[in-house]
Amino acid sequence: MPKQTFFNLPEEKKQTLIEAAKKEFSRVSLYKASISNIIKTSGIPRGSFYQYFDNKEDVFFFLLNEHAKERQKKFLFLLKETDGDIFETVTILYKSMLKKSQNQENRDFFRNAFLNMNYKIENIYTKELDKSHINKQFKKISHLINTSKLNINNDNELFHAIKIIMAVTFHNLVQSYAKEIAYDDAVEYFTLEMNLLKKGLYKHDDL
Amino acid sequence: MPKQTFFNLPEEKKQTLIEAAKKEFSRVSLYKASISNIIKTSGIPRGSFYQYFDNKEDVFFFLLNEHAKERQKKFLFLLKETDGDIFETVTILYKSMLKKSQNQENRDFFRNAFLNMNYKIENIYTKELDKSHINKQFKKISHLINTSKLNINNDNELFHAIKIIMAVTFHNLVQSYAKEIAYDDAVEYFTLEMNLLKKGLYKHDDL
DNA sequence: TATTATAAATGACACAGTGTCACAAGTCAA
DNA sequence: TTGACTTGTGACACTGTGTCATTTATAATA
Repeated sequence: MPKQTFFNLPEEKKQTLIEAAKKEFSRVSLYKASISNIIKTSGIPRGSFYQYFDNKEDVFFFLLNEHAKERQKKFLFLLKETDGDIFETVTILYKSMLKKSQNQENRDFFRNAFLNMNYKIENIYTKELDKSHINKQFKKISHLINTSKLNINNDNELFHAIKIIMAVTFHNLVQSYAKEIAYDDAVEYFTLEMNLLKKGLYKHDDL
Repeated sequence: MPKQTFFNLPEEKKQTLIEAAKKEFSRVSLYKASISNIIKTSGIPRGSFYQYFDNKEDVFFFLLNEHAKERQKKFLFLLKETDGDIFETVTILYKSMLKKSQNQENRDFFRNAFLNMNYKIENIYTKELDKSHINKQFKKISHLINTSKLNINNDNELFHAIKIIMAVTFHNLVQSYAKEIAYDDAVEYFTLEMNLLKKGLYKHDDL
């Protein structure tokens, strides 16, 4: 978190700093972003920067958190709005996020935020399912899959089903590393989620 | 990719370098890892390092790719082994990944690899669903959700259902940023996947 | 208003790490 | 043995970080 001194700053100076930081994080990933650039474009002395923030992560996650807070508020609002329809809520949020990125700077900012490690690693683990590699690799996998048990009508659905399964698997893996979850618990959660995927989240008379 | 000179190296020297790199990337994330440390522990001169690799990312992704290749091979093998049962395949893989991390260095390596940006960002967007915050926030959300349409038996299942939906949403978001997918396409894919989630991936007479 | 205490601003500096380059050392074919 | 090519090496210039002693501003108090 930024220090109190930052929040005490006159609005204008605060805004200048935020703008400069946004610009830098839109230019490159957190990884490559430099404080030197931020203070150069904002014209704020080095020492002052450290009066306000611990380091560049501090600024970055401050900016990101602002977005997250907004989103969270919207999430709760939409849940009420849609009578608790989580699928509709998530869909609206997803679209609004995509819309927001029609603005180039927003787009670059989120892109850099998401892509860093995230994309690179995920890509290595799932690149076989990547649309742009749809070629032999996906076919290699999809031909091996026994679809007789699956509630799937065509190759396209199969493709997305695999994407879902991989996404949930990956997500569980990350969580287990992140939170030092015990092996047995991790397996239990994972199994439960796979079963939910199998049976579906909607009651069948509602489809 | 490492340069040819690296692959030409005598096995022993190559191994020394790999070990030193693994050690460094297990100690800290890619972000904080330093080439200086790698060359210090491996006793290889700075200039030589740059004869073999472009930079630290080059070493890191080389190591990570080795794991990914292995996993990919196992994936295909297991698909055959289980008569194309993707759920069983993924479950076995997931467990083997967890098992592998019982070794401390592996654990630290993957942990650092996964957690960097990935966890931090994902955590911001999903922290309301985080077990450790299961408190008011999750309750706030889950009480808002209309479960009458959902094929869900208790709060625990609801929790995991939400986790799944968020994971798939997040995954789509990342992909859309990563691959510059057109808005309409992104929405189409997303909708398809949400529908798959609703109806379930298994035929119902098979449950 | 003068005095003093407290908070904020500033930029020079020490330090750590990166990537390059000129030169040294090896290898190997003719 | 020579020459052509490949690989090894570490000093060096450069970029960026975080700190700290000092200056400046602010505000409370006598």
